[in-house]
Amino acid sequence: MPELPEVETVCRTLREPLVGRTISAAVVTWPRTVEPLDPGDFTARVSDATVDAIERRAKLIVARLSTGDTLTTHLRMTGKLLYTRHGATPPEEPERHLRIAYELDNLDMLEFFDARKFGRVRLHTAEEWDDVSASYGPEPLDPDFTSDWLYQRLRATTRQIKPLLLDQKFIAGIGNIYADEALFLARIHPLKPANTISRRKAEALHQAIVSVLSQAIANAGTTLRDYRSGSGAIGMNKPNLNVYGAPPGTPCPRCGARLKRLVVGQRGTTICPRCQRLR
DNA sequence: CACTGAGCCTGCTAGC
DNA sequence: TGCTAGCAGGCTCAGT
Repeated sequence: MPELPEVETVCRTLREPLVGRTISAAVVTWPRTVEPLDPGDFTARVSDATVDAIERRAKLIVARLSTGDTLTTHLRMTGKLLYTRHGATPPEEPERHLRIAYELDNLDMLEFFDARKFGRVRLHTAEEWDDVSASYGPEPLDPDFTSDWLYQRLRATTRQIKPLLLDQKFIAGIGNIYADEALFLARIHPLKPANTISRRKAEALHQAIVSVLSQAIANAGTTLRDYRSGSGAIGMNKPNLNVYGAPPGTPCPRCGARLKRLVVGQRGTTICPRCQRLR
């Protein structure tokens, strides 16, 4: 599941080949991918647009277009945005998973594959994009995400800490993998009400979030099964995971107790019951 | 406000 | 071996 580090890696791998290129044509093969636009409108609005910049906001791959529109791609679970040079071997993806194909002015291709069809590609006007961007919480790797900010915000809500970390309006870019990893490192139980977390623990959580995300970016993301960068490469961060995806009963890498699996906010969650106490 | 559940989807796998 | 039921999960929306 692509989260902040994976999306950041996709942006970094797409930036060099894509910036400065003009989209000469686009084909939408699964209309819901571009909702609420219909495929004809989408195609018309991206055709002949030049990519001025590639940025990341939360889990969105953001392409600034010369038309003033902002093109965003959300990979959700199984989306892949793959760049292929003209004449190079095409991606090893089943053709039936192709949802959008963009042809560029140099005949290179940018293709959006998505097995489960959850991914979304949208076009926003400048004003719309400002609103969308403002609806997200702070970027955890930006300087305005401080431990003091986190502590003050935790104090203001009774919500359980894990669903709170997954709330993109609270903090942008964290998903199931890095929420579990950060809570494990900070030794916080995922069900703990936010307003009962001490200043000390909030500092630990802040540090854990930053280090877990930075490390994953340094390793080009975590590939469990589907994730690929813009060039089709897998991520190398999986060996750094402490708890996510570990079968119940696996020894805790820190204390040796048996890891436990629970469901929090309808999501699979792995914790060490000894390191992460509710009280 | 906090939380729950349904819906969107299909590939994979556990269990028969 | 072959089949099927159920799980996985980010996000949105409706309901309690």
